[in-house]
Amino acid sequence: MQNQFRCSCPCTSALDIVGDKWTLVIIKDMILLNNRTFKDFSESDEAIATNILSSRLKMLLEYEIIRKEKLPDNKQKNIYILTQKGLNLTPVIIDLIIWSDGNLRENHSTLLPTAQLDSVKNDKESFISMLIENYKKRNWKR
Amino acid sequence: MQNQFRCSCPCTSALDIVGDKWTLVIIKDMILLNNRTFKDFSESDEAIATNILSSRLKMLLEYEIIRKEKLPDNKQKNIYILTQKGLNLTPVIIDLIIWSDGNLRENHSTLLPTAQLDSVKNDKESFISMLIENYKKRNWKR
DNA sequence: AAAATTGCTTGCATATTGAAAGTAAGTTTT
DNA sequence: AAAACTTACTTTCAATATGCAAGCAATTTT
Repeated sequence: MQNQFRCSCPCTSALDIVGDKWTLVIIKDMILLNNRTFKDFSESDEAIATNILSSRLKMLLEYEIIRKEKLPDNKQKNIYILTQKGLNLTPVIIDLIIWSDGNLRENHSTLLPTAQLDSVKNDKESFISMLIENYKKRNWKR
Repeated sequence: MQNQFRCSCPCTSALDIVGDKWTLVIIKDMILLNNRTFKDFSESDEAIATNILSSRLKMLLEYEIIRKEKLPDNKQKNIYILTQKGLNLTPVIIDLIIWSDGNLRENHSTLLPTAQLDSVKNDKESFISMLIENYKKRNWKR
């Protein structure tokens, strides 16, 4: 990783890491679809190329946004798990969904409706906490 | 604008538009620094190349995230103004700032502190509304 | 033991980005 | 009214990133 940051603005610096077409898609698929393995990602709707996927997973590991694990009973599969740092991106994902839902329908007629988005908007913070807690229950070992 | 969207997922579709290193930087500089002219953007900290800036402004105009105006007393300057659709991205910008502030300091030692971020976090919705209303007061003609 | 699966890497064509220079129209200065 | 300067771009070209397809080695399943 070479000179990573364009300037000292926090917003721009976040975009130096997650500002591309794929990084947040990968994280979204972890939070919302519980994707965990290389195969899970490479079979996703967005059809990410495996070389791009590979480079993004490496980058996310370097920034400790995800970590890489093995299950005790399988030496082949790698399991990618979001760290707290990665889970802290949940609000960004949710606000992107809300923005699309409310602003992109005229551009994208087949955009999927998001179930119960109104109730999510009414208490965004709790919804985000719930997503994070559920993710941890499913994926973090204690 | 060719085939614009990878799939029908709202999150991915938002990233098909704002998922790059520059688009949200431009919008951030409009909301937080009140950038309005081509020159304002090309002189920003991030030093965007003018060809990229030009292509992004065109794209944002096509999606009606911004509009282009003239001041009555100047035929040279173009003034770029966020529409409601563009202003609706404010939550995403704020989330990115909060994420950087809380999670990126170990990677980026000169990251700027954001004034009163604690109070922003305590009432994010009002802070966002305030930013949007202030922007409109400054830039929307009535 | 053979076949299939998983997690990648490699090669190559195409697209995007980035730096620098150029240009045309409008505005300011002299 | 000319000259100088400013603004808003476009163009050129090199460097980098993306995308597709194929390849491959280490498991795991049949």
